[in-house]
Amino acid sequence: MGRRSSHTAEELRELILDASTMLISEGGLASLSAREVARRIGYSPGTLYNVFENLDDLILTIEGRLIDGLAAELDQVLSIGSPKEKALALGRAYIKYTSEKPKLWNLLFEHHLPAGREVPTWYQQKIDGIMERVESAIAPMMPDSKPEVIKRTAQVLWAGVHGITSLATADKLSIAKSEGAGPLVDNLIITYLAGLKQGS
Amino acid sequence: MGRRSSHTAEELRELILDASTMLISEGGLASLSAREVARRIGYSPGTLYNVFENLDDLILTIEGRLIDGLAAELDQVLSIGSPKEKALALGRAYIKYTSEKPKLWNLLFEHHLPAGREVPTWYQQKIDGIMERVESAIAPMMPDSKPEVIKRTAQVLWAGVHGITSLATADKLSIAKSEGAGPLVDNLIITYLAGLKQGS
DNA sequence: TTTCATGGGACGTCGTTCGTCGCATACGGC
DNA sequence: GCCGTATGCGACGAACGACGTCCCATGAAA
Repeated sequence: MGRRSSHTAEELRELILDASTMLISEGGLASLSAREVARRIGYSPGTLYNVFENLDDLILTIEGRLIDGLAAELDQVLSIGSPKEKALALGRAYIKYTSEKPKLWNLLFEHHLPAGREVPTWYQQKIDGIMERVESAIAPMMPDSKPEVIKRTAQVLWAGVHGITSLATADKLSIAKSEGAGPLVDNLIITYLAGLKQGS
Repeated sequence: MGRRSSHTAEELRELILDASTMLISEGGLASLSAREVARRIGYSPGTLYNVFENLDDLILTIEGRLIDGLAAELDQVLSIGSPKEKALALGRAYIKYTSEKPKLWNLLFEHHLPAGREVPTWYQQKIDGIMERVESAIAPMMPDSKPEVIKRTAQVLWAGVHGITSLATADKLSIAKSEGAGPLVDNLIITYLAGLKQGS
C-alpha cells in the first residue's frame, strides 16, 4: 500500500487513543484488542505498532490521561473552602469522576505490566501529584503535625475513599451500589477527621 | 486413550484447582491458561471441560476458596478482646492474609465475568459472611445505633482497609510499600473509631 | 529516485468444542 | 466360577476463530 497519509502522526495517535478509550469504557480492558482498534479506525493492526511500542504502552498512555483528568477535576474543587470542606470536596470529586466511566477508571487497577517491567517515571509522578493535592488540602488542619504524619493521613484518607469506590463499583464485598458510595465517603472523611482532631 | 482413571473425579478436580492456584499465585491471572494447567497435571486441555464449565467457573471456584480462607482467619481472631481490639485484629488479619499471596488475592479484583453474567448466589453469600463478621465485631461498640448505621460503619471500615491494602499491594497512588500498610490500617481503624465515639 | 508509512501474511499463543478411541466395567454364556 | 464380549464414558487432540506481535514488500509521497 505505502504511505497513505490521510492522517498526520498526531492525528493517527489520537485516533488510536480515542478508539481504545471507547472500547475500554464500553467493555473494560478485555474488550481492547489491537485488531479491533485497527478495524475501527480503518487501519491494519501493524500500523498501531508504528505509533505505540505495544498494547501496554498504549494502555499506559490512556491511564496517564485518566490521572490527568482526575487531577484537573480535583483542582477545580480546591480553590475555596475550609480544609474540611476541601477534603470532602476531594472525596466527592473522586467519586464523581470515577463513577462517570467506571470501566475506564478501573483500567488503572485491572491492568498490570508484565513481570519485571516497572511503570515509567512520568506515570509515578502523575500519581504523586494526586497525593500532593490531598496533602496540601488537609495540611492546614494539622499545623502542628510533622510532614510524615500529614502524608500518612492523606494516604489513609485517599486509600479509604478509593476502597469504598472500588468495592462499590465492582459490586463486591456487600457494599451498596454505586449511588450509595457517596454517603459512605462522606461518612469516612467526616468521622476520620473528627477522630484526628480528638486524638491529637 | 479412553478411561484412564488414574484419578477419581474429585482428585482430578483438586489437581486442577491446585495447579491453577499455583499458576495464579506466581504470575497473576494472566498466567492462567487452560493449556498450561493441562500441561502441568498431565492431562489434555479438553479434560478440564469435563470438570469445569469453563475457565470462569474454575476461577470463581478458586475465588470462593480464597474468601473461605479469609473467613477462617477472621474467625480465629474474633474469639477474644474488646470490640475495638477485635476491629484492629480484623484489619490486621486481612492484611496478613492478603499479603501472604498478593497475586492470588488480587484475583478477586482482576477477574470479571463476561458482560451480562452475574456472580452465583453462593459467591455473594460468602462475601456477605465476611461483612457479617465485621458487623458483629463492632456492634457492641455502638449499642444505641440502628442496624443500618452499624452496617454502614462496617462497610466504611472494611472498604477502607481494603483500599489501603489494595493500593499498597499494587504499589499505586504513592502508598508506602506493603510492609507499610499495617500502620496505615491501624491508623485508619483507631482514628475512625475515635471519631465515631466523639461524633455520637 | 528515495524514503518510509502501510498492509497483510505469518507465527505462536489462547479458549473452547467435539468426534473418536479404547479402558474399565457389566453382563452373557457356559 | 470363569471367560469373552458389549457397553458406557473419560480422555485425547485436532480444529476453529480469535489474539499480540513481527516483518518486509509495496507503492504513494517527497
